[in-house]
Order: sequence, then structure tokens, then C-alpha cells
Amino acid sequence: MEPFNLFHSAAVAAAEAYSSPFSYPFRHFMSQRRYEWPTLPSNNPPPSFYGNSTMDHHYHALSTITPSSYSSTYISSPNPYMSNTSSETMMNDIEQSRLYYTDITSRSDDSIDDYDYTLSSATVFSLKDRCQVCSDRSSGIHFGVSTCEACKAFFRRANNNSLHKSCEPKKCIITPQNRNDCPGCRYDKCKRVGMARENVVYGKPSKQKLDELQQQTLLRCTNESDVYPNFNDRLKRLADDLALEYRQIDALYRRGYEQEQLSIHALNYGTKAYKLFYTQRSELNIRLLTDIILKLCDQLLNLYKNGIITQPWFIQQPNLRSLLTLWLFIYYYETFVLKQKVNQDKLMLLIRLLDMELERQTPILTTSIKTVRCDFINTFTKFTELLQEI
Amino acid sequence: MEPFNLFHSAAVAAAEAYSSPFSYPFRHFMSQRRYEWPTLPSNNPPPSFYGNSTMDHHYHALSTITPSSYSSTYISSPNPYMSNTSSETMMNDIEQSRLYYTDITSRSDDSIDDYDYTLSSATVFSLKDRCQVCSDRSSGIHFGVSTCEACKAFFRRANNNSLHKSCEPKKCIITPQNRNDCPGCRYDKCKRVGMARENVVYGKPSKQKLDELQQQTLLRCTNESDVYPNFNDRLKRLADDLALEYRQIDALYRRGYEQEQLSIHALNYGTKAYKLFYTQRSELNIRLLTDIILKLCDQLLNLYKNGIITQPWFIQQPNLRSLLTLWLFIYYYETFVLKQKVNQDKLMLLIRLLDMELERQTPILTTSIKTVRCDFINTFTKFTELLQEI
DNA sequence: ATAGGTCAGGGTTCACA
DNA sequence: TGTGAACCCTGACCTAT
Ligand SMILES: [Zn+2]
Ligand SMILES: [Zn+2]
Ligand SMILES: [Zn+2]
Ligand SMILES: [Zn+2]
Repeated sequence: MEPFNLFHSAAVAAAEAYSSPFSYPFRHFMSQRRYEWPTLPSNNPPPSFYGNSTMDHHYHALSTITPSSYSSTYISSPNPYMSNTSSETMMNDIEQSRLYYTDITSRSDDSIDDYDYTLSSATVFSLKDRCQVCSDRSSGIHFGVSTCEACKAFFRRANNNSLHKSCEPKKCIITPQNRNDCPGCRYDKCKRVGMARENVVYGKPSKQKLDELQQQTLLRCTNESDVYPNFNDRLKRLADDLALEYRQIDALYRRGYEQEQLSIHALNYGTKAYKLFYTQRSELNIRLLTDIILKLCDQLLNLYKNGIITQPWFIQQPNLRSLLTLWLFIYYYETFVLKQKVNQDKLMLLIRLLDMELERQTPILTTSIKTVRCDFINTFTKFTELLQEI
Repeated sequence: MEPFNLFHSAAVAAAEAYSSPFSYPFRHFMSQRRYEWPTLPSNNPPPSFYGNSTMDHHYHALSTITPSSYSSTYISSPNPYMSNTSSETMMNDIEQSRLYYTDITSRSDDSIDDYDYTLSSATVFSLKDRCQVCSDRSSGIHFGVSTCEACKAFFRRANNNSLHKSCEPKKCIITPQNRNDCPGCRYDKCKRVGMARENVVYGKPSKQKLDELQQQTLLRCTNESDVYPNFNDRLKRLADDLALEYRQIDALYRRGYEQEQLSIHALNYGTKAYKLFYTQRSELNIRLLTDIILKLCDQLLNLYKNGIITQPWFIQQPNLRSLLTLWLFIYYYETFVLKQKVNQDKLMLLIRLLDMELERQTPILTTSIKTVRCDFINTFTKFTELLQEI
């Protein structure tokens, strides 16, 4: 099966899950022929393109992306906005970069670190590190769901006895502190998040089984937002952080200079987008990420400037431009770097991020959210068509 | 880390807890190199040393040590003070031993049995077997403190209702008989011994939590003696019993014969010292204990006789000689048998036993208690140095 | 790596005073 | 109304697979 058709199928399923009016144009977009996007230079990079840096180009996880960790790699990038840089400038840039460094150990509680991304990245969309019943620390997958030791033992006993009467609305919010107050709601929550003896996997679970469980969790996560009360908040913080990075890129692009700063923010955007969707940090190629983001931003701005695409009104919103870039980035990265389909959980996450932003902008929308969502996806479709012709 | 340094750290902490002047010489002693004490023969005993006895050499707990339980093991010991013993003598000895037997069920109230040792042994230094509020039998650790079922339920209710008037001096002695007479003082006692809702979580408590609780109890036990009015009395009885056994050894050593009696009292001393500091009765090796005590007493007397150590004046007190032997025994047993550090609670118990004896001898002391304590520990240090060279 | 067992310890119940 | 022995429920740690 072609990746494109798989993406289409997934999109249809996602659209149906949302009962949204864009399912038709979306399906129309998805049914077009597979586009042969230009291969990225990084797949076979000319030596002059990336310079002769001997730096390790694979980003290793769990440390904050800082300019000092990549600035020397990117200052020689042949971006049209960029002038050649002398080695002294490189040194200065490295010196300057220390100012941007933020120690992960001294961060304030409301800042974002890798842990937040781990919680929300698509492969851990199932909240692997948290008990899905009470949000305590998870000790692994029990009865098919990531839970803590306590909820594991509780479900084992409850499944045997099944004598838990429930308080009737069954709406208690289960927390580590109050989880013993209402066994009925706790057991109900266990079943709602999908705990079941049939889900038990003996020994090391197969990749297929894990995928199935993840799909189930994903659907619950999307459809039953009350099951995951703080998931939306976490995701919003990450989306805002991403949009903030995009505004920096946007501003720098419009000014047309400060290539080092542009590269820094492009890499930050790419890294954050990547972390949001992937947990395999060892595969993260920082040169590739920066290049994709810079190319996408470059081409988007050019398409507008040259009037090839009529700029929709909502694209004037930086947050929605950020999301469009994110959609294109994920589609590009999946299709042409990983050479695989955009699977359902990633598509759901994309749609969820879009809806979150649209909900926030409801007061200033002149049409319904669903109409705007439809417009957004149509615009995304046009871009995927045009970008490949550049 | 070497056991020696760990013992040093614990000793410094204990010394500081007592604000004693011996912390400096003690630290000096502790910071010296680790001594390679001679390995005990029992680690690899020659068959002739212990004879061909098929007796189980591991003492099993909860029965009073009587000659009948070990005399057949030691009559063939090649101690210099010992003559060979015929099998008839063995039989006679076993027959005789019945005279020494005291049934644990018929003992009078002021005699000492295993139960007293359980109360004071270092690992139960926190009075695990007694309710620390009313001194009734404990049913375990409740709200962070060893209490009975009654005081457990009382504390929970009192915490929920919280309307107890107190008789003002708050000095009622809480006993199992009168504990319901004054709820105010009972609740006050609960809080004074450290019961608290904050100490508590559901489910089986983690080991880390239990260690923390034991440390807290240890500190309260050391610093707030009024909370534990009968702890000192119990400990004094056990120390006196130990000193009595030492006087027997001392007298026998000076006479230079009656090896069987010497072995009996050496084992009694070793067993009582062991019970005072350990609860793991299954690990108790009676051959090993007797051998350590005999060796220690032997070497101590020889050092005095040969003038290698100038006998301090206070060593003429048998009770202090007993304590010195006890200190050396515990240090030897911990370091070379268990191969571990002397932990803080054992060190505190050693210091407490010393201080108790010194307080009793205050009328006949010519210098302050702290000076004598300092001298005692310096003497202990010298012995640990010299013993290893033998 | 996860299911099931263990058991110390918290909470609840209910004769009993 | 308060008490406390007996009971149920919880969950950190353990073993088995
Ligand atoms: Zn849980
Ligand atoms: Zn409820
Ligand atoms: Zn009590
Ligand atoms: Zn009182």
C-alpha cells in the first residue's frame, strides 16, 4: 500500500471520529496521486552544503536544545538570506550562544522540558509514564494499560470480587490522593481506560500488540477527554511554545537577515515539533530538521509573495501559520525521510492541535470552527501540491 | 567505603548528639587505618579444636541459655586453662545442667528472659514490641509509631474528632488499665511519641519509610527520656545481668581453671551481649560467640599482665571492664563476622550503656563523667590497635 | 517485563460498656 | 457515646514465568 493512501484512510477515520464537515474535501485531497516531493539534500549532501564540521549531527535526548549545541553546524548554511560567515563569526556565535543556554536543572516549574514532550509525544500519546487511572507514576503496562502498582492490584482484586458499588454520577476525578475514596468510580475508570484481562500479554509484548493497545488508547484519548483531564493543558502549553518559536522565525524571515538566529529558531521549532511526535531521540538529525523547517518557511513565504496561493484570512494568525508549518513538516518528514505512512495517532494529534487553536480563536471567528478547519486542510492540501513543484 | 570509616561517621554523629568532649579522640581513633584483626578459628576451625560433636551449633532463639544446651560442645576446647574431660564428666555435666534450667513459663516477674532482650535489642531499640503510648502489647507500627490496636484506633478517632480536653499538668502516666481515664493526656502522649497522620500512606510501608521512622524514634528515645520512663530501667537490668556474667568470667580467669564453667559463662556473656544488640536469633553461632569472648578476655588480661597497656583506674571497676569487653565484642562481631559497619543505633546503645554506668558511679568519680567517657573510648581505641597485633 | 502473591498497616464494623 | 478486637482493603515488594 502506498503511504499516501494510508494517510488518507487514517484521515478519513479521524474525520469520522470528529464527525467533521471536512471529511469530504479531505478525502478529495487524499485521493490524489502520490506526489514526488523533491528529495532533501541531506539524503546525499554535497560536502560544501554543510561545511566540514566534525560535530556529531545526531541529537541526543534529554538535554535542552541550546544554540551552543548546533550553531557551529548551521552558520555556513547556503540559505538565500545568508551571507558567508568567517570563522571569527563562528567563534563569536559560539561565544554568544552561551547566553541562550538554560540549565535544565534550574528551570522553573512551569517551563517546558523533555518530560513534557515525553508525556505528549505521539508514541507516548498513551501516557506511558503515568497511571491512566489515577495519574500516579506508572510502573508499566498492566492488563493492557499503563497504570501504577496500586491500580494494578486494585483492578486484579476488583475483577475477582466485582462488588464495588458506584456513586451514581460516576464522575469522581481519580487522583493518587483520593483514589481510595470511591472504589466504584475507580473501577469504572479502570474499565473506561481499557483495563481488561483479555488485554493481558505474557512475556514481552509483540510490537503489533503494543500498536493495537496504543490505537485503543489513542481513540479513548481523543473521544473521551474527561478521561484525561490534564492532557489538553499539557498539549496547549507545548503548542504555545511551538507557536512562540514560529513567531521568531516569522519575524526573522520578514527582516531577511540574522541567519544564525534564524537557524537557531528553525532548529528549535523543528526539534520541538519532532519531540511532540517522536520519542526516538537517537534518530534526530539536527541538520535535517533545520533544513526542512527553513525550506518550508522559505517556500511558504515565497508562494504568498508571488501570489501563487491566495492567502486565506486565517493564515494571518501566526499560531495557525505555525500549525500549517507543523502539518507540512510532519507530512514531509514521514513521507520523504522516514518513508512511511502518517499513522493514525499522529494524524489525530495534528487534528487535535488544530482544533485546540480554533477553539481558542472562537471569539474572533466569523464562521464556524468546522468551516475553518475545512479551509485549513484545503490550504494544507494546496501547499502539498505546490511545494513539490518548486 | 570501609566499615571502619562508616563506624567513624556514626560515632561522630553520636558524639555530636551527646555533645560530648570525647568526639575528638574518638574521631582520631576512628580515622586510623582499618585493622586486619586475626581471623577467628571458627571461620575455618580445625576438627580437633571443637571436637567431633554433632550438635547443632546454631542457637535457636527464645529459650534461656542453660549449660545443658552447650556444655557438651565446649568441654573439649583446647583453652590453656582447660584440662581434658572424660565422657563421664560430660554426662555428669549434662545431668547437672538440669539444675540450672529455669522454665521460661514459671519465671518470676523480676527475672530476665528473652522478652526483655527483645525490648532492648538495638534493632528493636524503637520498642517495636510495646505500645509506646500505654506500654500494652504492640500490634505493629501505626501512624509511624509502634502502638497497640487500642491506641491506634484512639489516635485515628481523636484526630478526626479532635475535641479532647486535657488535665493541665499533662503528666498522667498512661497504662493499659487507665488509658481511658484521661483522653487528653493519652492524645498528648500519642503526639509526643511521634504519631502523626503525615507519617502515613496506604499499603505496605516502604523500607525507606521504615528506616526514617526508626531514626526518628531513636532520636526521641535518646533526647526525650521522659517519654520513655521505663526504658532506662529495663536497660539497666540487662546491663547489670551482663556485668554479673562478666564477673564470673573474670573470677574464673584469675583462678586459671574450671574451663567448662569458663566456657559456660563466656557463652552466657556472648549470648546476652548478642541478644542486646541483635534480633536475628537464627544467625547466632554459639561456638563463635564463646570463642570471641574468651579470646577478648584472654587478650585483655594478658595485655594488663605484660604491662603493654597501663591499666586505667576505672578499668578496676568490673562493670566498666564488662562494658569495654562489650564494646570490643560488638566492634569485632560487626566488622569481622558480619563484615558491615556498626550502625548508628548500635553505637548509640553502646554509648548509652556506658553513660548509664558512669552516672551510677558519679559518687566515686574524681573527674567529670565526660572525662571518664573520653578515657574509656581512648582505652577502647588502644585495645583495638593492640588486639590485632597479637 | 508483567501477573499474581504476600503481608504490614490503614480503615471499618459492631458488640459492648 | 467511646472503645477496641476482628475484620476488610491497600499497595510496596517479591517470585514465577
Ligand atoms: Zn493508579
Ligand atoms: Zn465516585
Ligand atoms: Zn496503647
Ligand atoms: Zn491527664
